Amino acid sequence: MDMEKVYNFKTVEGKWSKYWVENKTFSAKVDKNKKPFTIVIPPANITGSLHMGHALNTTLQDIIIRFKKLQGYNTLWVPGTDHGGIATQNVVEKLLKKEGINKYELGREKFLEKMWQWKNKTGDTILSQLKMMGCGLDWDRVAFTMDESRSKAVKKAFIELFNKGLIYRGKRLVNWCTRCGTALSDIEVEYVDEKSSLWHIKYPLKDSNEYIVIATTRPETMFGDTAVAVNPEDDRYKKLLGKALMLPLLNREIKLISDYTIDKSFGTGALKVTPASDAVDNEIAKRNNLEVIEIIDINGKMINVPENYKGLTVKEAREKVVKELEIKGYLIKVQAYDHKVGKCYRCSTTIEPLMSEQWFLNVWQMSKRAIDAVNDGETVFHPESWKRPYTLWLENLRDWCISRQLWWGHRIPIYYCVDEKGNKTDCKSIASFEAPKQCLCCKGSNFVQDEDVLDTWFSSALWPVSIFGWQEDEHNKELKYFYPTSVLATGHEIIYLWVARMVQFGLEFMKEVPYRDVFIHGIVRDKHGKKMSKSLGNVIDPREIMDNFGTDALRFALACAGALGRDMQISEESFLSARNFANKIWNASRFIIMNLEGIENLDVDITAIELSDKWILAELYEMSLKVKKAYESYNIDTASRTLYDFFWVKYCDWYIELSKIRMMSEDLQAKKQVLKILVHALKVTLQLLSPVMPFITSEIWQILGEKKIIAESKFLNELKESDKSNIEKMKFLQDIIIALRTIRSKMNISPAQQIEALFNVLDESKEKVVKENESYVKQLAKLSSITFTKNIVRPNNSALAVVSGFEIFLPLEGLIDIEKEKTRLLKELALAKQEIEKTTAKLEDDNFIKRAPGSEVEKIKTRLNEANIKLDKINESLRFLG
RNA sequence: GGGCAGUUAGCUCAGCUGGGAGAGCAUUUCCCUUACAAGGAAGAGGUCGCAGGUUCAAACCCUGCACUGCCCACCA
Repeated sequence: MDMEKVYNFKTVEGKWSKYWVENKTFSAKVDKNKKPFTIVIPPANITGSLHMGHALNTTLQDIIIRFKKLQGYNTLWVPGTDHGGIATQNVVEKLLKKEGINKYELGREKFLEKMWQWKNKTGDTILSQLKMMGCGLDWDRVAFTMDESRSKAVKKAFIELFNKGLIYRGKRLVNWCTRCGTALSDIEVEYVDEKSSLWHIKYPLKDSNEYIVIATTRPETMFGDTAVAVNPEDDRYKKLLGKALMLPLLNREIKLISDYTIDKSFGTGALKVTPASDAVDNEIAKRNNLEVIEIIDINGKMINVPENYKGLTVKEAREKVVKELEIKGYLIKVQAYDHKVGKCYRCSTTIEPLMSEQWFLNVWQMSKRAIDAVNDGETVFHPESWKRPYTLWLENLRDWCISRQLWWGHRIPIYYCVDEKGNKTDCKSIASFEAPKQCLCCKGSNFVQDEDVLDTWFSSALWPVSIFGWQEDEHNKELKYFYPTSVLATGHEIIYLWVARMVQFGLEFMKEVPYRDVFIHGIVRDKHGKKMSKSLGNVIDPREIMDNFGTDALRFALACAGALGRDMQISEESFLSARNFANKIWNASRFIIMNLEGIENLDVDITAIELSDKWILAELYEMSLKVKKAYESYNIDTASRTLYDFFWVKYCDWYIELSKIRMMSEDLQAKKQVLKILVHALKVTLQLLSPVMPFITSEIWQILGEKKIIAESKFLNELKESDKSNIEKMKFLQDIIIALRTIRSKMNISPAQQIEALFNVLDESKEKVVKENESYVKQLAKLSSITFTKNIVRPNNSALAVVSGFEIFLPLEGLIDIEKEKTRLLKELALAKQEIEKTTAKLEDDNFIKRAPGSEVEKIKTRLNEANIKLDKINESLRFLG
């Protein structure tokens, strides 16, 4: 099979992604003889197609899975998607709105039909994208957070928690999104800086001309005020405590109370207390037994207010109140003020704290256990720096509001007993998988199910257990074998929303953490450092990249992009160089495969004959150690970069070039020897690189396999250690070659032109290495001959290179530009002088001699020595040149 | 107000337990040398944010500061 000159990723990728799926390459079964290595995918929300963040996340997981598979683990990576509650419902609602359809007119049932249609479409898109990415997922295990089995898990968990008394219903102040029409948990609120005002308002004392001034950002909520609070230590107000104030506009009597949380220095030190519209106020109200007056309804409209305010939006009411207060002389001053305002994390609507009947989960005990698990090292964060934020968050966690007033989601499995007319009775509500047959209290048989659904993160939190059938059988084999999973890979934006909650639930239901490692990777940003988002229009679509540069290029670029846990900025250029790398791999392999033509077998052992062989084997060994270590510690970027450097620079630029000498020789045995090493190093590199670039490596591996002349290469641990000193020796030769090339380049000598060289030996110990490897120098520096001498007769019109142990002359009669050579030498001279100064200074420092390790001192001495020789030789040459 | 990251070449980023500043892209010169022009060779480009400290020796360790980003927080 002829290999194309340019790597054609399209045909190769299509072939392999199909092969892996059809061949069930990544299916896993319980196998007690093998160690499991398990990852559950963070299920993508079915809001649309996968973006660059998903591409990064899945690439990293796939790299880990494929690497562990190479190491012989029984690997399992479970795919799935998330129904994404509020987010997905919003997307579909918007879509329907475009068609002029309102969800309320449609009705719950019909609306859910639309949701499922959407789910089927986008769910498939996402899964097919994962397949295109080459992800080594077990496709027999695809799960969805709202499929039948996962629904059962949600019910089971809810019922258990309810029966333990951890889930309760209550009327509390919750974060309410008036647009989504639902309550949100505390972490689903994002705080955004907003320019606003601080209004200073007079609150008169009852039957007095005196007044207190309060400062507020929300004047419209004054209708719900039930007190004014001051700090008990505040001398300004001490004598007034307990007195009655008259609420402006309403003329309702409220008390002046004290509370320790009041900051004397803020505003006027007096806070209007609106228990139904502010979390702080609500706490104060609880402590002081204040009445709670609700003034804003779930649509964000004013209620329980004077007639002319009723039904106004919050914004309208604010303007009107301010105007009225001003007219009536209550407004003292308005101060420009910036503060943070809570916004819905899904639609950015301003959150209204409202009193509302909701379901809550008591998380106190679960949090404590989740903290302990991480402190005890049962679960380890990578990087470790995330441990603290995780712990702090759990320590201060309030009960989780788990009910949502949405339609798309897991309906809360609570049933209320109703009478014949359908009215709820006072009987106890029942948590149950199905509607109960009979009420335990009144023996009635009519029930209605709670209208609300659960927070989407409730089912996400169960993911690692629900995926292995905990809901069917808590002691099933799969759960026992695959749980706890090995690692969870995710971005840091969902540590609280998801990671912490999985740990809580895992410990609650399995008595064991859900994963051993948490690999927190960075977030993909655009080239200006902004988060990629549709609204900013700065998204790079992974599909476009795959189309233009190839999937391996996409994967490699992402793998290289950022050090562990750090955010990364991505631009098109990074994919370009990754594509070039793929092409380089392709062509290097092509070269080797071309040279295998006509060779029946490689019946030679991998024996390092020459220095270059010993060198590349030593480099290969060092590289494999480093790469392996990097993979294991989730330093995917280090692994990728190391492979890149080894392959491109060491393998291609040096070893392949050096191998050509033997490749072109008549000696078949020599050719076979070098080919064997070339193939061996290539195969090891391909193996190590295959987790990152599975397509191209599989393809080349297969082509090599078809040759049937090379036995399987050994992997990693079986690689033999090589003598590191060969790396030093090779470095020495490379320095000589580079020095000669530099001269050629400076003098503009055509590569076609062979020139001779005179090596004046200054240090006999170095002579042997060069003599033994003379052909390398000749080949790579394009020399026609090398003459070794000890008694130099300086040739006219020659260029000079001084390297460790040698003074090299290139006689360049007719080619040399004397002025250029002088300039070049002067520059070299300056460098040598600098080196002498630096090293001399060190060696003259007694402290350095006394305290630095001997090896270090020796190193400096050598450097000084060589710099001195260089200086002398350059000076001589300069004198000679005139 | 706390906490956590970051600040290294024009851009994007590496730099492990302190001992001669690196890569990719961009740029300059030369080369279509029979694996690869998506390539090869050579070069230019950095007071490693600032100021102190520890050390024989600091991009790296410590302290402070500045700037950027993120997270958390009941100053209305």
